[in-house]
Amino acid sequence: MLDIALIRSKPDWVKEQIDKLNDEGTLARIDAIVELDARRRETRTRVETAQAARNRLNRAMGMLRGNKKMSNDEKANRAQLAAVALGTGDYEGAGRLLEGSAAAAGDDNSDSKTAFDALIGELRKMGDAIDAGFQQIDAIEAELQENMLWIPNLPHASVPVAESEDYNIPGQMQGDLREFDFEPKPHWELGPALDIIDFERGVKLAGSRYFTLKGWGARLQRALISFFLDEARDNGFSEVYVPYIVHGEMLYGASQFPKFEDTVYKLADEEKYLIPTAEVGIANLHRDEILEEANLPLHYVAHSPCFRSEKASAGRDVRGMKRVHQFEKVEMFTFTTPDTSYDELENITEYAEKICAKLEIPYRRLEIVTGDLGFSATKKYDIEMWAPGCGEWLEVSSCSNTEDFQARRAMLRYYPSGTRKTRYLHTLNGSGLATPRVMIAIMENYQRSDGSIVIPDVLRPYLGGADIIN
RNA sequence: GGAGAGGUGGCCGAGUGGUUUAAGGCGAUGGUCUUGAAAACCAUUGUACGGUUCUCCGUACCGCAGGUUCGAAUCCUGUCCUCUCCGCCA
Repeated sequence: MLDIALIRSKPDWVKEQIDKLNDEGTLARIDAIVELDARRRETRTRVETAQAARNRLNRAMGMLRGNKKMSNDEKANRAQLAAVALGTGDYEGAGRLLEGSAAAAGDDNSDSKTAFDALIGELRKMGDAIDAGFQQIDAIEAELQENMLWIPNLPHASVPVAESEDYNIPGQMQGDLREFDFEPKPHWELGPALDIIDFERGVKLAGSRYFTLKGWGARLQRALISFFLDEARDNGFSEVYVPYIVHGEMLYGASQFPKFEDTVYKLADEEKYLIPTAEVGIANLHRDEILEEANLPLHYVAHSPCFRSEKASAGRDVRGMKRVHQFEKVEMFTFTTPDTSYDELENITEYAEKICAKLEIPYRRLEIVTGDLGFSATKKYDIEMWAPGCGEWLEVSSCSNTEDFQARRAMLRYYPSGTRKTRYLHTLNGSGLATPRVMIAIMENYQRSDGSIVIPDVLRPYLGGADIIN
């Protein structure tokens, strides 16, 4: 979520930034937000002032009733006069009468019950108006919040401005392309031939875009997960294990909701959801907490299955296991201070690249342009591996700085050293890495003419020393 | 799943519908004292939003959401969570 104060003070500048994102439809929300924000503050000031008067009068009436030093006649007289004052809108005068700081002139000998009934009647009228005011505020704030939740994060000044993913800027390829003396095959041929991927039985169990792994295929995936976690740990990330089913609020916190609500699987009997990434769990670990700057940054890593309905990608990448409903991923996540978050983005991206290098698969870094930034990132790099079988670059990692965008939603804060004034954290996430596409890249890069696959050196310790799958 | 008990500040823990503007304690921070430390004593002590603009003022928050009332931490309803016992289970 953006800072409402930023929108309030520089609405036109915010619109210019959003315009770079090629995100149609949200510009109009900025005008709505500015208007709602003004109305909200005006209404809140008015209603809260009335509420302050009401609180004072209620308290004063209670104290008057319980005052043992005052005669019943004087109490009744004061209540009666206060009721009259309230009828004319004189809260201050009524307050002083009830608190005893104003003399109760005259003595009309009112009956005690009648006097207090009149006073209570006036207070009730006041209360009704205030309740209506608070309802108005609730309605305005709900509408404001709804609009705010749909506004994407703004791009960092260093992000190249371009309208779509077609203009993302690829970096230099790292590593060497394999030279094949045969036509390299795609993984959807290699896998079934070696009987390590079984697409048909995945479909039988759960439908299209599901797959099963068998034998060395299943072991290879498990080896990758362990390798990724160990690498992250060596880079200073602490491993956590998070629930795969979470409350809806967590998805708002990680900024999946409301925009991507239909990409997430919901449980039938509960208001809970299957996570689309471990990021959801980690991002909310410190929800509603206030951390100390001395303990920052915090680096976490978690492995989890990821569940994605892929409704928006119908018809794309249907072949093989490049785009599936369930896959395994290791996710790195960093909580840090605003002044270090861009350094941390470079770090997390370099860690992801280091893993690619260790697997000895050609890869490159893609600098993401404004039109492809997505909803929550201010700056993003993708890491792609080359897959010679299907002849394309596969995104195996995506590393983003969201600055305080998630932090505002999930209330992730810290006390800067030496102060007690809270500030929002900056959060970063990066895959490290996602298994199906890495498996594709391994199979297609390490294949041999006889259809067997060489196991990358770094994975052999995780596979009992085996060096080949055949 | 069944029965019972309970959710109050960073922690513990009081709290008969109205001087509760949440007691008291612990912890933390600052100060006094001390060669230094401890002890003792004094002071301060949450979050969000709004107003003000460097200092205060106001509103809300006692798990969450409703309700009753002039007024709710306190009464009522629902709900979530925790604990104990039983059942089931890896």
